[in-house]
Amino acid sequence: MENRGDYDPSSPTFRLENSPFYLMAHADFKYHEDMDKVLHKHGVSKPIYRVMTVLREHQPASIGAIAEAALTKRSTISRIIDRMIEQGLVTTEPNPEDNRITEVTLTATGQQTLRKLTPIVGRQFTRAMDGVSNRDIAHLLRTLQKISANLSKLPIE
Amino acid sequence: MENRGDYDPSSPTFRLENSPFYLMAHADFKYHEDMDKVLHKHGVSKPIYRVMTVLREHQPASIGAIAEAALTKRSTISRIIDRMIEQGLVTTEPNPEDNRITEVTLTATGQQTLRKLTPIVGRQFTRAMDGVSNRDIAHLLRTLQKISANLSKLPIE
DNA sequence: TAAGTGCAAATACATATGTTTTCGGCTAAT
DNA sequence: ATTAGCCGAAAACATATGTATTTGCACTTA
Repeated sequence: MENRGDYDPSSPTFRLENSPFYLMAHADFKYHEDMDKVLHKHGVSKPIYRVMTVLREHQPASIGAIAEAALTKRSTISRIIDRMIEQGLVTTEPNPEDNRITEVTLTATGQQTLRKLTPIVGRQFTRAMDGVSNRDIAHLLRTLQKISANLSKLPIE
Repeated sequence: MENRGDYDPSSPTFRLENSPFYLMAHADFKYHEDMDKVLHKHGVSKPIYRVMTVLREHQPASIGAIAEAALTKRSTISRIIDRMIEQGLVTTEPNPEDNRITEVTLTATGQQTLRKLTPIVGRQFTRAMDGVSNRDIAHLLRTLQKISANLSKLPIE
């Protein structure tokens, strides 16, 4: 196997600044840090926005499916959906084929809110990627997808 | 400015699977998901481990400095340090130059625990990077650092 | 040197998340 | 048909994080 040098956290010369996972957390943190402030002005929290982006892609979706896509526990999503119902962003109805399943759908208001937020998020993305070429982004995606795939296999011990 | 195509979250053809930030969150989530389970067997939670890695690099460190490096609020770090003191992982003492500042240092036990955990984390890293070349990792680091730097400039609105 | 200002940390308070348990509905085996 | 077991969601419970406030110290400056 290849020697990982300074990248490996078990290397004696390891530094956080050279750690891919630390940098991912850092970039993600900064990305959301000031975006959250803006979203809050529109009454939307980070987890609510996440749920909305998941729903934009696949609708309706069950609580469990949303939880998985949003990297969050079911109980948490269940409560977030409650708040979203109160805000009129989504509606729920039992799946006709299986009454245990709760299907969630964006309302017209929800879709409108999402459309309003989209350009804001777009600007943040543009800002983040300043000076990063599309080739670099494509490369980044491939690497991240590879890492995710690796980590979806059997765990360590 | 360059057209970002599907990468931009404001693009109509945007998909979460092609979103750098979603993939970062996903990779980070998976990376910590099963590692946390292992760490817990050694009585170490994710935030505690994070603090330890920060301290390994720069010791002693103030509460505020740790909070910043660990991407967490001061109050949270303050309480995490309390728990770490109870577990005998760190000690604290006021900074002799400025009594307001609390300096945190790893104890022998803390360093020993860290040494015990290091190979475990190393295996997880190796597992994550399977099939990813050192050149790819270097490229990943550069891109992530660039993104972080961009996001550290003035915010959106 | 005394008062005001600002900062670091800790505390009290509110909120959010995760873990466990409960409830109801589906499915398959007898 | 009945029952045992499984699964999704929600509720109860415990824990952790963030926000706002307080406390104590240090620096400034009048």
